[in-house]
Amino acid sequence: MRLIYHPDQKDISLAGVLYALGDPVRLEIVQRLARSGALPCCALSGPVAKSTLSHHFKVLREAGVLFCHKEGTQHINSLRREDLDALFPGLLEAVLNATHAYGSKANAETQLA
Amino acid sequence: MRLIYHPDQKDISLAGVLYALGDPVRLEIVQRLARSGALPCCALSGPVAKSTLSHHFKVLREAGVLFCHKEGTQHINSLRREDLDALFPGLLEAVLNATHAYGSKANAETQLA
DNA sequence: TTGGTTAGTTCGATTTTTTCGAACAATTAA
DNA sequence: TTAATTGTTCGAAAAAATCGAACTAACCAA
Repeated sequence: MRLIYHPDQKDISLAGVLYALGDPVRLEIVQRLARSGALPCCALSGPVAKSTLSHHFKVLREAGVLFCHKEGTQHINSLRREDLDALFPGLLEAVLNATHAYGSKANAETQLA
Repeated sequence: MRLIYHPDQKDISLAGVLYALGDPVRLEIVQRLARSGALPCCALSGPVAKSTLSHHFKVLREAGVLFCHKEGTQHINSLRREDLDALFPGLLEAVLNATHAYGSKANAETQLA
């Protein structure tokens, strides 16, 4: 992969962001990123194959939810908080509060390690 | 269809709600319901087939986003605001504010009439 | 340089989901 | 009854998700 695509803020759509968040694995990725600030893909493992996890990060990135840059052999991901807050005020906060409150009863089959 | 399934509040998941909202047609249905209070499916028409629209309402209903009851030949739909606000405070508000602010540049191909 | 390790993407096949139009069912009204 | 309206269900076609295997890129160590 030569260059990593990120949409401009103006090209981020609400439906696209909600779609990206509307998957248990991707939602957990976002929750983790919110807590950790930044993470490489390899910090997560779980019930999904490596290629599927890579796909999930791509969906989140192309929807404008996260930013990704290379650092050595890793791809470091972080939330695009400022862009998301500017476009959809309160959305990310509501999602993260909810995931935090209900994270403990998340479906075990979607749990990432 | 004999009885119309609606999940209990406790069975509504954040990922499920976000998934349901993460489609342009369904997002617009929710936006309309928020403005109108209640609507039958037939109040909407657009680029999607009747059966597809029916499917979208089913997805929203089974995710816990809307409530549906029969009235004569129509199915009247309304948002489950109280349940959603109780489970995910601020989420619906953020989504509706965002859709309102950016509705004017929604993709024309997803526009419902 | 060579070889090995780690991190992640791409590819092809399989499975799942979405979409459509046609047919069907339920209710109302003439 | 017949027709009209509203919406669901069905089967097929199109689109998207998932997986494992193969691949690329960067790094490290001998």
